[in-house]
Amino acid sequence: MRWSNALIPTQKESPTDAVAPSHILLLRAGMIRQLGAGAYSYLPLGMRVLHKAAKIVRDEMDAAGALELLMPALQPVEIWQESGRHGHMGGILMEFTLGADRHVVLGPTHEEAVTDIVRDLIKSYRQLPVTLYQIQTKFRNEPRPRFGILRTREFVMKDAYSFGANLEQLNAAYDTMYEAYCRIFDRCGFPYVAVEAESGPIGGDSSHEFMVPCATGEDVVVQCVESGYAANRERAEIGKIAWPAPSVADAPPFVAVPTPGRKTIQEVCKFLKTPENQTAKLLVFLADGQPVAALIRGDHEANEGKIRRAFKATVLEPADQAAVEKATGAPMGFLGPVGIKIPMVIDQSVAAMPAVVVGGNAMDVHLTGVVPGRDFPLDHVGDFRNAVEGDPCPRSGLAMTVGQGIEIGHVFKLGTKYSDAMGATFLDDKGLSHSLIMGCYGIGVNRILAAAVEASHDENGIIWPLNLAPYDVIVVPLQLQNEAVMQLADGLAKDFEAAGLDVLIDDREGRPGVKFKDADLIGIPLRIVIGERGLKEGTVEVKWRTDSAAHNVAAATAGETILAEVVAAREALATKAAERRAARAAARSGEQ
RNA sequence: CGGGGCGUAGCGCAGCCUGGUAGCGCGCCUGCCUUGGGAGCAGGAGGUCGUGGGUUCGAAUCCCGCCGCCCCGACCA
Repeated sequence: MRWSNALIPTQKESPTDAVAPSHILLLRAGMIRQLGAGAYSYLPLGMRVLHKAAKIVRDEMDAAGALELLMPALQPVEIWQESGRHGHMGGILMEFTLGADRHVVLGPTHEEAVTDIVRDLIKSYRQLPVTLYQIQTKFRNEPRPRFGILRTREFVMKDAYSFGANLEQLNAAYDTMYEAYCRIFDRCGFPYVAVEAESGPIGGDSSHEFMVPCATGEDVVVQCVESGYAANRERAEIGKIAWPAPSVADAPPFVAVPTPGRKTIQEVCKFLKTPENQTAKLLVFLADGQPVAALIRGDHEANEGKIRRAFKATVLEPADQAAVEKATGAPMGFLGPVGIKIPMVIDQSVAAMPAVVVGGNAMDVHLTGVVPGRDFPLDHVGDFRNAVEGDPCPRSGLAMTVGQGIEIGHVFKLGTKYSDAMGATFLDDKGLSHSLIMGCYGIGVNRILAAAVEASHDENGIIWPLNLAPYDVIVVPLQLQNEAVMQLADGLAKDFEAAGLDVLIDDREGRPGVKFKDADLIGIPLRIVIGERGLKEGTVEVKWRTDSAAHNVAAATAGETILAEVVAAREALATKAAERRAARAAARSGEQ
């Protein structure tokens, strides 16, 4: 491809709107263009990357035995009513009416559509297990699209759905998809980590998210380097924190102090000149409608999932002011554990404090010097908060780290939620009817682009991984009017293309600096510069985007020399991927 | 949905306070010149100043409404 025909509108300056590195660089490199909030066009260069990402995904899905199909984005609302999800999608469902009364939705995901197919077409255990997948555009009315293509209202997703006759088949499909995801992200060259995520109805380790660590990521990942434990903060467990028996003997009794108008932890701490980690907050929730409380250290965040499970509730929601006062008799902002009547769980970090500042359960009063175990009972102590940096790992007990990440994939054991709701059943070998057991597996294909740029760029631009780059090599002739230069450039380009490489020739008029800057910006892995100066010495210049310096090779044999370098680079990638596969296999057999 | 910010040429911005011919840089077109890290000179094209109303002899500028976009937060089956 010649640059002069390629529509690559690079820009020197970035729009002020863009904040995230991936957003800035994809715009500046002429790969994407915004049409509206959360709606982006993929320009030819960006489209090539999207295709490469999709091809890797498709290759590995096919290799894993999944069958590709294509389902419509436009769906009748009835299947959503049937599954029970209509009205429970938190406003992300895009719905409208066609004509007078045909009510339709744009699919945010396809459990309903695929279950509708399978309930009619799969009736026998002989047809199982089966995994179906598609690469297709999803629509979600995100309340706040952001960071360029990282979170959009319309995006390309690979979604796969497995159907099995029993748990063994589900687990096998899950493991197969998990391994396929690892291979996909290895091929993308990502420094990803698979983390435990909020689990579904089956429990256990039935859900994993694949994260690429980066500061722009919207998810928080908790990890232990020693044990390999990694989890989404929503899910991450915290190891045991010991708490001593209360030293009733030498501790003075607690004191009620006036704290007029100080409701938040920050206000109280500032007023009493107390650090936040010496206070505790009592949070009141409705667990399936019943008021319950959780006592969390002032500087910590409650984890609603952990609290919900502690009360064995299906739904846990924060109580509003009226419900709080009705349940505790105390005003919001001055709640505390002393004398509280409703069921209460206590985070282990609070139990471990010798004395604590808490609300006084009366207007404008807080209590100081409250001793856990003496002034309120430590009956239900446990792990009820989000992990923070340095918390002990649940496996090794060593300090864990906390970092941000971009979620690029998610594997999930669904069970029979949709097959039950929509009547997707099969007959077993005894003629008995059962619900199909499902799993679902998603990859955000455009997020692969965003994650790649976030994880791999420098001050000059994008550094595409070899397998995602829109072109493998850019050939840069410096003097267009010099025949020897142009002949060599065209000849090399032909050689590379014949060897199966994607080649871009920068045939634009203009000074070398412009071409070098653009080549760096759009992030092509390999740059070949052909100029009069080098030709005099009989050399052309080779520079890898990942290297800081260029090197010269003999012009006469440049084609084969450079192709050998490409082959070596690809082999190095493949070797690395193979090592990772072997490490995973070893870890799996170690577990058994 | 709450808080904050911004809408003037493809991109980055000035002009607005104090109303009076719409400007600068980049990019684009023509020519000259230059050619190993975003050169230089000359000439040119391109804007209903987000939108609707109001005030005024006159509105990019002042007032009111609406729309759009970005950031923080809430939300994220």
